[in-house]
Amino acid sequence: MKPTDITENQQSSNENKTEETIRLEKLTKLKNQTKHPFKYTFSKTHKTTDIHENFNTLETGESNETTVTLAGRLMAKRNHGKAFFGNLQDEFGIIQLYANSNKLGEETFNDILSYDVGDIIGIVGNPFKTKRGELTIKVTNIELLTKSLLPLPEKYHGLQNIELRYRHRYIDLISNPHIKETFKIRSKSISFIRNYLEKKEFMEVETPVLHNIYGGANAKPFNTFHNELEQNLYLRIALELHLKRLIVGGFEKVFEIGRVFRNEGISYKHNPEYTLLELYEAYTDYHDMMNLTEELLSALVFNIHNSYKIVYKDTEIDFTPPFKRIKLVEEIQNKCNIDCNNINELRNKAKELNLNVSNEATKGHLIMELYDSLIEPTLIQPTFIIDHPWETSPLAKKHRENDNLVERFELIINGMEIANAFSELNDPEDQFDRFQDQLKAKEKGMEDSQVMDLDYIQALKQGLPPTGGLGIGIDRIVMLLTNSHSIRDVLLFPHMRDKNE
RNA sequence: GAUCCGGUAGCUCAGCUGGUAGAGCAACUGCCUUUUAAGCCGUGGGUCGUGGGUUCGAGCCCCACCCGGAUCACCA
Repeated sequence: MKPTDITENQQSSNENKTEETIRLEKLTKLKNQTKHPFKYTFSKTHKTTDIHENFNTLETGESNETTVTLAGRLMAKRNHGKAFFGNLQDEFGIIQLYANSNKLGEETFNDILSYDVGDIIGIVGNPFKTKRGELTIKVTNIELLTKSLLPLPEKYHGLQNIELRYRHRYIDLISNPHIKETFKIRSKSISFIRNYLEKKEFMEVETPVLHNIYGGANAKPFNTFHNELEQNLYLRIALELHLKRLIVGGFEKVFEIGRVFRNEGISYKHNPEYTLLELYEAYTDYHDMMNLTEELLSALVFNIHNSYKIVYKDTEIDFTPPFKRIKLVEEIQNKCNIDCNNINELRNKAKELNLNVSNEATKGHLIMELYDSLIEPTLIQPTFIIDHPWETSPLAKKHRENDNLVERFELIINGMEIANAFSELNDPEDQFDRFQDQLKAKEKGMEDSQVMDLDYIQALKQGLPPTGGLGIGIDRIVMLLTNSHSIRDVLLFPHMRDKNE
């Protein structure tokens, strides 16, 4: 479209003109005046926060002669005839701007008046404090860096509509700058974890996202297809099996922080794609993993909050190590007063609680059902729940003292599973049998059962040293650290159902 | 998947027992040289989520559907 097309109807009337149309007309005018409305660079000397830090000591009415340049988004305009006040927002904060016609000259002053809330501008000026004591930049020069064509949400309430906040996160970030804090904490947490593990000589690796065979967890995968190879592929549901292949290969400490994809329900704690930390360390077992988890998470919490205690939903959660450790089966026995070796007692208890259990459910499945409904939701403070039934843990090694159990733990906080770890099963024959059991379960309709991975079996035959493995849900940890009550609040772009607009 | 709540101007929200669709902010005219949710005068702006139905008449009542939220279920 030629710019003139837009200006043709330019009249003083605003009938039926949307705000976008009005701004487009301004844009065209600028282009016609060869005032380029989309600049290439701007060099700034200060952030808004620098101004507050460096010049806050000014007396009311006092000026400082230092010339400063800043850039950001114009968030509010207050015109007073020949004077102008505005708010400039950058990534870090807000600073007030002041300009007057005398000092700036009429042309530049009129330029300022023509700017819209939302425009990106660069300014030159010097700091002073107004009569009312607000630190402000007296503008000596100003230029438009990017014209914004769409209005922003209401200045006082910001964008409140949850759906719009998720669908248009960029508006949310502009309009509700405090939510940036959540994502800064997320970034800082991941960075902390990475540094922490590197200090312990873990090596960060990257393994494939596209899998021929999905594995490492009980979950439904997303399917995709490689056109050239004419091959069905899956998006990974876990990092596990490839990382353990690397331990076979001789790396002794590896980790990956990666996105995994699970084709399942969405809830306040489930998003179809989420970020998982998995690490594996040769010559260790799940006890070592428990110590590592405790140490890592408490250090992380302390790093972010300068305390081991955080508040989540009005409840104080205390990450001071050591965390509580509870044996899963013992806990069920105590709580239900039943014999966990007796499948009938388990089944009756499950029925009594109206849990829908299939006829194929084993003792292990029943125990886990009871655990999920009776125990997990009650664990608010960080708690290791340990030694799971073997049937529901096909990649974990049998417990050294009890054949019915595996050496596994989950870390539960606020009723959410945060971490999952085990002494990795490294007996290829046992692993093969477990995969067979999974296949049988799948045939019986347990959709999420794992599939046979013969290459992984081959890797185990080559020899996997005794290894401890750990997975931590990054999103859920960030939920706790930021007091976010939905996983969508810690994802910049949470998955939303398609909406025809 | 079930139940409940919500979807009205760009944004935040009112809208009673069914009777011509409202406010604030934002926008547009004008005034205003230290305001700050600036102020004052005036103006424009609506497919009331979508589609049916009931009714003389529907934002409001009924049905179906779409999107979101909460709770529950699912996620062995």
